[in-house]
Amino acid sequence: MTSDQIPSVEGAKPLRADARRNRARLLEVAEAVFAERGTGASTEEIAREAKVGIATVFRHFPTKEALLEAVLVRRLERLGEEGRRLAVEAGPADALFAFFDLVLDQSPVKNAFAAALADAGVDVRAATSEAGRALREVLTALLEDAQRAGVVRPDLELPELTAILVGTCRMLEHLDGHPESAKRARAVVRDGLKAGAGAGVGV
Amino acid sequence: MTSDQIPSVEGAKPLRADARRNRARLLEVAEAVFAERGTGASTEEIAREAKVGIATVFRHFPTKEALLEAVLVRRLERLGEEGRRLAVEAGPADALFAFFDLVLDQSPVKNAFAAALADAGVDVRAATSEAGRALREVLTALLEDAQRAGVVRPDLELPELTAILVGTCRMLEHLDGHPESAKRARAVVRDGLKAGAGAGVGV
DNA sequence: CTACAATCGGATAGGCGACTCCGGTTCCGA
DNA sequence: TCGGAACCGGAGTCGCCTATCCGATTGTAG
Repeated sequence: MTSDQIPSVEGAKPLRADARRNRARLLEVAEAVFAERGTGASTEEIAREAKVGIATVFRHFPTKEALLEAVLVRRLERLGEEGRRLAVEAGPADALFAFFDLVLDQSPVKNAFAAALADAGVDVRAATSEAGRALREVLTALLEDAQRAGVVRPDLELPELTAILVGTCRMLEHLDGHPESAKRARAVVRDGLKAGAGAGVGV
Repeated sequence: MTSDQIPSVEGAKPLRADARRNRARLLEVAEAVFAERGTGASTEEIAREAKVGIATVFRHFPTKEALLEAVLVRRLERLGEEGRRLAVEAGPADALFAFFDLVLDQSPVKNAFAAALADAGVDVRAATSEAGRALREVLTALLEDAQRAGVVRPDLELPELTAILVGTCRMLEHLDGHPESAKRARAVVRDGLKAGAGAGVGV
């Protein structure tokens, strides 16, 4: 009552050294475990894999849902960074497709997170608004560049682009172990993105 | 004993009238509930909705997994029938796309079943082999007809076709409530299926 | 109609996973 | 070095869900 010095604005936590290390490792391990065993993996499994007690997990993340959320946000943030990097390194005509390939390569996983959160009743868009907004901005920039370069159908907008990304992830998940089929499936999507409804085809 | 006209080859069950009705209603209700609440819906929920005791559910389907399987098989069977019908009614050049639209329209649901079964460790291909084989045959026929008609890229094969179907379901799930975006997403996939890698574009 | 037998359905076990309690340990300031 | 406080960890609790048992009910044959 007397001393209520709670610096809990949101980031002001002078977390102790070991606590900080454990938190980092938890995120790391959770990402790996969720990727391998699926999002249904138990909290105990993660704790064991991270070599901490189960209480430590719940101390850092009050619910399992919060842990999933944190992992997802981290992944989205990293994707945003990679997207910005690609926007500079690759040309406007290639950056979008390069980003697409990048996402498809490293995330048969991210998909499952979004699905699990949605099942849990979480509004994914709200939960990941910070990282999500940044990622959306990057995607919008990549899309507009590609459209100006004339390599993507001009009527395409952001919502369907993200949906196509997610859906294509699922496609490739389904084709795990069939690389030739996966290659052709990617080609289908890529060509669909290129071919305009009546617009000229780039290739 | 006199009239033992059992039509079933392997499941010789002269099921009683009420039992048969309950079984049918259970399948019906289970399909609806799984569609609405997701495949995580509890067995009790289904029993209540179907107005039967929980024991009745487990009497007809020894595990929850078996129930999911039965519902999925039913759906696949119906899809197979519709596919055969379309193959006759629509021309070879349109049947595949018509079937695609049909599946996409009525199954933001089927997807979840397959995912749930996969999570449960069930080999979906084995579990649904009967209905699955029939459906695969239909799809193959539709695909070959369309390729002969020259409206689908000739390098496309069955595995990626099914994967594209599943992935596109997911896309549209993600675009629920955005009909314009959904329309464009469908157009992207359709154009991708048409445009060959170097082959002439139909439209 | 009567009796038999199969089915029904609520109550009940058994297990699994998310989430807290309390003693022991580790970090940080004086 | 030493004291205190924050953190750690495993045992334990609670609730949910799948799956089973037995009395009540209902369909079917003669």
